[in-house]
Amino acid sequence: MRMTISDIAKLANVSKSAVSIVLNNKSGVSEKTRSKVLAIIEKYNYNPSQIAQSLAIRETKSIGLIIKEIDNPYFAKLMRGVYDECSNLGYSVLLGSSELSTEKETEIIKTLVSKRVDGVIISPLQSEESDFTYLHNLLNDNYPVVVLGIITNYSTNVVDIDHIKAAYDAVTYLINHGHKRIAHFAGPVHSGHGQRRLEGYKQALIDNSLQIDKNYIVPVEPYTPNGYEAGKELFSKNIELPTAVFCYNDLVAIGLINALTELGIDVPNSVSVMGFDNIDFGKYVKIPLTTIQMPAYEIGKTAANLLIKQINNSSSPLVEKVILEHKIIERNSVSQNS
Amino acid sequence: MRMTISDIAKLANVSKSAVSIVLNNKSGVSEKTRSKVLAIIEKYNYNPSQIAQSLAIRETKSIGLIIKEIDNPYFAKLMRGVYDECSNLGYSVLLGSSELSTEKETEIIKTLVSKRVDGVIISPLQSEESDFTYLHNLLNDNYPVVVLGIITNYSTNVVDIDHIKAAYDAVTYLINHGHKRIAHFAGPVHSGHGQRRLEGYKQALIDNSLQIDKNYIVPVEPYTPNGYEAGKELFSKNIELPTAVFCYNDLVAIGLINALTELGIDVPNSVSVMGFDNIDFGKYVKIPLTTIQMPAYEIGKTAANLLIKQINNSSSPLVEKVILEHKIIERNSVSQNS
DNA sequence: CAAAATTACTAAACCGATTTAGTAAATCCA
DNA sequence: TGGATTTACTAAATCGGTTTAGTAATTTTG
Repeated sequence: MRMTISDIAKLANVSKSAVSIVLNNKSGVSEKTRSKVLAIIEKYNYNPSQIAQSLAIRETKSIGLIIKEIDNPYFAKLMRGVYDECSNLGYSVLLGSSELSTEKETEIIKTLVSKRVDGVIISPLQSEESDFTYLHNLLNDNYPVVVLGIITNYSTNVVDIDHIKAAYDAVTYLINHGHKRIAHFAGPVHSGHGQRRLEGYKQALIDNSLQIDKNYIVPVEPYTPNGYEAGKELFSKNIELPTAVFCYNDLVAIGLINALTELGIDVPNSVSVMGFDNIDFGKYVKIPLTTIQMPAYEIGKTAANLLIKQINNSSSPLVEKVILEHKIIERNSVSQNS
Repeated sequence: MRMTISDIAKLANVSKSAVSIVLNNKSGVSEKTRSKVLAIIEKYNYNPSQIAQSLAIRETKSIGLIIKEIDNPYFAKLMRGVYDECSNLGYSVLLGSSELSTEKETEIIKTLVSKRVDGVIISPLQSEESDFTYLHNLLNDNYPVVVLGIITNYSTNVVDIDHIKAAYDAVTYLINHGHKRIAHFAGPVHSGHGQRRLEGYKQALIDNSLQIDKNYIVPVEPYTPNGYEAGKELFSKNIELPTAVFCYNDLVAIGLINALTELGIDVPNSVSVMGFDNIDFGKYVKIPLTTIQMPAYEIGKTAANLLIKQINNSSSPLVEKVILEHKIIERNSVSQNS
């Protein structure tokens, strides 16, 4: 069986307390005993149980990360950000993926809490079913949480960009390129980001005295095939067609471009397409994407940093809201409208 | 403070044992007490500590997953496979990313073991520095492990494809398309997969009586920019140029295609390019990629399933090697050579 | 040099669960 | 009816660490 602290203590002819002291590099033993114990530890390759430790010190040095989808370039980057930061600061990350199910989301949190993670970072679902009871409970328990998005009525730590402003900027960019009929392939209902981006889209139109046309707002699941389908459908309609489309994300934009190309519609000269996220692949796609950069890696990194700061500072539970900068990445999918 | 089993016991006027029995749905208490206890648990939203549980039952219901890079479409898919399966079977996953550093790899394993995961899935680095001591130790401790690749001299569970055969098939496919001068943008040294694919490449040439030309074998880090650089360099050389390139992975292939396009070389008509992995994006790229499909999701899923099977069956530590099928995905980056 | 302070060490309690062994009461059965 | 089982329950030990309180020995200090 695996070595325990008692085994080591016996072998070194000291008490468990002494071994614990050298393990934690505290003072209270002579150099002589310290090295004696260290030698035994080395010799038997003793690796203390973090489980037992955690039970005693009530800390697991693990955090929970709940995203919506693991294989999604945006979340992958974000994950890497939190992983890197956690790694640097000595924390492990327990992975959770809600896969757009509110029940799963709640269940994951329950599991993470039962595993006593020291805190959680969550990219929350925000549909009608979301009652955020779990958040309420976490906050009630004074649990360190950072939310990757804004949930109205809850005072939590936040790391995000200003989606409204970002969408506003994207649409303004299109308007500045002479576009007047601008459609929006909007995010799904369960997405808080989607709602905010839609808001920014509308505001930009209003501020430029452009009509908001319901036909031009089409909600789309945030994947390439859905962008493709929606593109095929919209651009086959017998209505006055848009000259530009602002997409919920790059994945959708790529699907849309594919659809347009198949329909023989030139991108960007007949229709301009704007994405969102700036995933790595946007560069390499048929028509390199003009898009808004979401600093996914930084969001992850910042969130982890903030969370761990809160963990180590649980006395002062002040709430921080970090809004990171977005920017427009100009490539080839948008052109001047004549 | 958070409720403990003792608190619940006191509140329900029973012993801790009784509470434990109802928590674990065992027999030994009357229906009356069971529902009494259940009511208290419900009322106080009691969530038992898996940490304490784990210490007692010596099981954490967590596994460790060690990959090389989190944001890498191949690993992201794979991760999702292991996550899904673990989720279904009631296990959590602790994430580890070695980022191509042997030291990090070893350190991660140490952390995972100290957290007492029930088993680990690893996509191992295989450079000269790798001495696999950690693997040796894990195996010695009779620790359930599944390796995503083949490490010679170690008898471990394996889930992988036959890389030699896959590369052989890819190159044969190029040969069948009339290509005789076929280059290989080979994987990095730290990659076992890379070594095997190179082997398959060579074998295919040999079996078809084609020369192996050292100039045609260029080792490349497995990212798009590296494929691009290597492409620029090779195709600017004053040598007899290849008519086809078999790339270590899709990322490299995409970079290469970009380089070729920039050099004014037509893909696939002047130079054919073959990738490896079949990442989702291969479809949407300028020249849709012809490639070999790595069943990343299935590899992950299978690995998790196998690992958990071994965990629950630790008595019979028989070793399983699962080799999954690959296949050629034909798109537009390869054409007949005239 | 004696009292005070420090150092080196340990026994025992504790963290929050499970499990074993044991007891009293209820039920079975012949 | 009365001994054997079964049922319902609990006290105490245990998992593998940390921490507190205490003791004996050594060092400091005025």
